[in-house]
Amino acid sequence: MTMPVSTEMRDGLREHRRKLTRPRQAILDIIASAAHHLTPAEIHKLARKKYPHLGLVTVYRTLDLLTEFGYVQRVHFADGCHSYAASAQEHAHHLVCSSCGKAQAFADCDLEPLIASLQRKTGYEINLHVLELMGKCPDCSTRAVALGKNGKRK
Amino acid sequence: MTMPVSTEMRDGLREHRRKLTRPRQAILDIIASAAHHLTPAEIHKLARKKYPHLGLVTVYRTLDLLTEFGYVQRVHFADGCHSYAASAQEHAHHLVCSSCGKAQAFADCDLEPLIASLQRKTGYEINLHVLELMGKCPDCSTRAVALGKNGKRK
DNA sequence: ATGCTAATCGAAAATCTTTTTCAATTACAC
DNA sequence: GTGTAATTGAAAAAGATTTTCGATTAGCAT
Ligand SMILES: [Mn+2]
Ligand SMILES: [Mn+2]
Ligand SMILES: [Zn+2]
Ligand SMILES: [Zn+2]
Repeated sequence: MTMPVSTEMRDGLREHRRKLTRPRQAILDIIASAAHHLTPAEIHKLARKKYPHLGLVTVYRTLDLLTEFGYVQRVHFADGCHSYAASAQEHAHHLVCSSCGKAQAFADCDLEPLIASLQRKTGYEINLHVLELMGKCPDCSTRAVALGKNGKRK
Repeated sequence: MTMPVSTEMRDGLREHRRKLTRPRQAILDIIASAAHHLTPAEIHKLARKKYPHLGLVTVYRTLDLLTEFGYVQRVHFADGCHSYAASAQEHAHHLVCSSCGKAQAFADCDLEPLIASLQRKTGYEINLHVLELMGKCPDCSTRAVALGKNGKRK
């Protein structure tokens, strides 16, 4: 009933008028058949077994493409980040403006029900969570309307 | 009523029997008085105004320390990550084992109430969120009990 | 005060990760 | 087949973070 993941990704490329090259096929196969989430370097290493000539640059480019189209997803770690803030309270999360970078902290994440339910279902002992929200702050929203723009930062 | 943030951090260092050096004071002052979250490089640049000799290495080391003690918090971005997984569904999050790295996806994050409430309170137009849970998977929990261990990966 | 010592520092080099450049190659629409 | 824009990989650049190691220093014990 369900279409193979790799087939879906291939069709996705075609739909977006992108070429289905041998390097990309090798990468697609690895991601589609992987049991775990993989880093670009890991994907490169594995995909090279099928297509030894494959460059790491192509892995990065293909991952960007697949992420953009939604066929691949980033998995975040607690320490895969690059910015720090003084903790006002014990526990806090942030709402970061995707346009100007301004952030606002909040503490009431209320994830306990979700966490309890997942612990029950999966048997994991959950002891940490990363929750960050992104969007346009009021200032940037206003400015965007005024300029008729909708650009992202960077 | 509330104690200044920098004082808290200083006391924290003392409590943990760490030295309160001039380089650390400079870093503490910057973080405590910052309105935004700052990258290590930004903190370095700013703190150098107070203590020009300051090395970037010390910034990294101090941030590790303060994070460990809970006086500083990481702020995550949507793209500050290094691992990818094929998306099974449109929307998904992950439960990652902090010991072996094994991950499990889930989709029912149910953040709408929180998001709606924050949009109302802050005026942000929230359009993206990062939610990842970390903990020990059943296998690793069992193994830990068997070995009487409690170590983290890496 | 003075000395002791473990903690800490910073420069430099080593490691990694990711991006940019650019000339050569290739998928694929016609 | 041919033409052309998309794609590729080597190499270099750019960035971020960690390791090394000899010099310095905070904080405690005389
Ligand atoms: Mn929370
Ligand atoms: Mn979600
Ligand atoms: Zn903004
Ligand atoms: Zn595990």
